Amino acid sequence: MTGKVTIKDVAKAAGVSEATVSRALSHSPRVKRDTSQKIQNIASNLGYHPNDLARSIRVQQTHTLGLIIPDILNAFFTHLSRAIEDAASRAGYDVILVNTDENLAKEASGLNLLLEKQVDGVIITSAGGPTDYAAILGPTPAVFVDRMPPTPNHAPYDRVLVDNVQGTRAIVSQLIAQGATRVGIINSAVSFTASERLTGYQEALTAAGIEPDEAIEATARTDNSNVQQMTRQLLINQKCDGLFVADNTIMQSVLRKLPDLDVPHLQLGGFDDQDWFDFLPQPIVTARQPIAELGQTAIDRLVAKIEDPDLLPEEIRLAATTISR
Amino acid sequence: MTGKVTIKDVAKAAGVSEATVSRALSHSPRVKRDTSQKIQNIASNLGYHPNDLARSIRVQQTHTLGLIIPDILNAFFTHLSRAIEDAASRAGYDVILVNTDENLAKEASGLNLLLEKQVDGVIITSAGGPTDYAAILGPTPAVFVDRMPPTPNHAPYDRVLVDNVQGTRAIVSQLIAQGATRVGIINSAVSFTASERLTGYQEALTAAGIEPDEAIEATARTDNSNVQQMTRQLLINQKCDGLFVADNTIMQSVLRKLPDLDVPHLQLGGFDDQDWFDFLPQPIVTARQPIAELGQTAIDRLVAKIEDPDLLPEEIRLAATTISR
DNA sequence: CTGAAAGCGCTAACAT
DNA sequence: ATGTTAGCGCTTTCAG
Repeated sequence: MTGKVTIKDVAKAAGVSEATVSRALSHSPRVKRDTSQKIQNIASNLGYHPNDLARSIRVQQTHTLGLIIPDILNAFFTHLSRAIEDAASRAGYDVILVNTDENLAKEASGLNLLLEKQVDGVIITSAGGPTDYAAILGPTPAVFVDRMPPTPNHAPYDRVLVDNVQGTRAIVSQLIAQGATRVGIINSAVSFTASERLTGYQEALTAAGIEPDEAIEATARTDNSNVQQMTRQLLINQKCDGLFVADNTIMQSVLRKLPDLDVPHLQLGGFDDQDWFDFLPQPIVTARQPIAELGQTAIDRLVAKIEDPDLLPEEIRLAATTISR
Repeated sequence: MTGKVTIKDVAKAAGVSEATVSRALSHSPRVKRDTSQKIQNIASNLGYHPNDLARSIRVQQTHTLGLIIPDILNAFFTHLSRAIEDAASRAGYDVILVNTDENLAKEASGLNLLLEKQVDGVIITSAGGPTDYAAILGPTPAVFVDRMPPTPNHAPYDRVLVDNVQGTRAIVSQLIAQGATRVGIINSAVSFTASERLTGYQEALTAAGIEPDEAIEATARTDNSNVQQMTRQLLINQKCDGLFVADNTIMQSVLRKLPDLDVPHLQLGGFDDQDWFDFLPQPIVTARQPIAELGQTAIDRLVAKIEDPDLLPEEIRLAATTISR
């Protein structure tokens, strides 16, 4: 913050008042064309950059949004962030990103950071804890994307979510159609995601006349440290010939374990798609999430809410697409 | 920016002056313990969030850094961003990220955006154009990471770079050691990267007593739209039995083409490593970049420069590690 | 068409 | 230990 040259310097150099400089720089029609032109030049020559902080504090708007995600290194969130930034940019907003690593304390402190930076609104991928968002956020608009906290904490906010039940049901049904008779699941540590995807999984089994079996319903730790062992447990000990994996980070651990296991006829499926799945030697069925729409919709809702605080919250579900390889 | 409750509200509610509230909230020892305690409580109950904009404008420091990268979707930059954010966070700085898509205009406007937000310093992955950074940046400290613009534009700034020549030389030498006799290259569209990696490539050939051949030196377009065709050109028409690929985005296109080409004995190598290369059916030799160190070093230098503007710029080279699979 | 002056929320002298 | 005051850089009435 050493951008020494201020509007005052420009005003002095141009022999006009600060007010006129401000008007000229915002292309107000209320200033003569030559004056305006002259001021633009001088400002440019002086290397003047308007101080957006001062401006924001004056107009009570930052045109900046906050985005809270677990981890930009998770490919799903990499894409989601980019989609959100692009959509925000189109709407005239910048975005500040915070990684929480699924850590509730980091999520809360990240939220506070964003509020202190006076963001006009926040997009949250909730870590799913008991956080009282309304208490922290106060009047700041927010929308939950991809996940939401348990009732009643999400009630006042828009939610833009994927249809996890439908997506999972489609994949598991496909695995069964391809011949799997005993399909295990390695579920997510994230409770919202886990419960919806478990429902979809069980629905698919039931629809196929298969009784769900708790012995083959496993849950990954947040750091996935138990996934490889679970993979062995399900595929070898429990003799599953099909496996549904709840997200791409878990999938990566599973793929790492598979070569040790000698299960050439495994029917493998999972939520989240990745480009490089194209290069895998084994077939795989995935649910591709509508990431661009997720981002665009979240921004649309948030901007609408910023412009009209009385807008009533909605829950929007977008469908995932099944991809077979 | 609707965080209505200000320091004035807290002061009023607590029956003290704004100054006292300010002191209490910054844990100044110059305020009585009970008063301080009381103020903290009231502030918390009121849902008060200090306005960081007002604070920054007053103290002339934002504790925020800008980061300019081509594209967060490129896995190398995903990791670099996270490394930089983590290092910045440890040093007490937030970071605002801007994607340029290798577009010079976006880079310039992104820089201006960051300067208007009064960042204390900037980390830049240069698109490599003729941008006059000194003219835009003024007195704001900056460091170039991963790439730098041509002389003399980079001179006043620190540069934290990978040793591209060494890294490339090591890979190409390894391909030759593994039996390749005619190694082609598909180079990057980024001129800085391209010229250094070409040098390393040619050095490895020469060291092995092989004459470089321009007919097998190709360059990808920024969007990689010509890579698949070049892959065929080099591997089929030019009968290369080895191929060096300058970055991970190009590699992805090459991998997509390989199955069409029936070249089972190809010796394949490339810059940038990816976790999922573990799952590829064919062997591959890569240079793993020291991303965490790159980020940490860049932050260290930038923070040092912020604290001491007179610090002389340095160019730092970090070695890449060769990984054979 | 332009200027003077007030004030956004905060901190840092300078009082007391 | 606390209060008063000025001012960071900007926009925006209100005057002229």
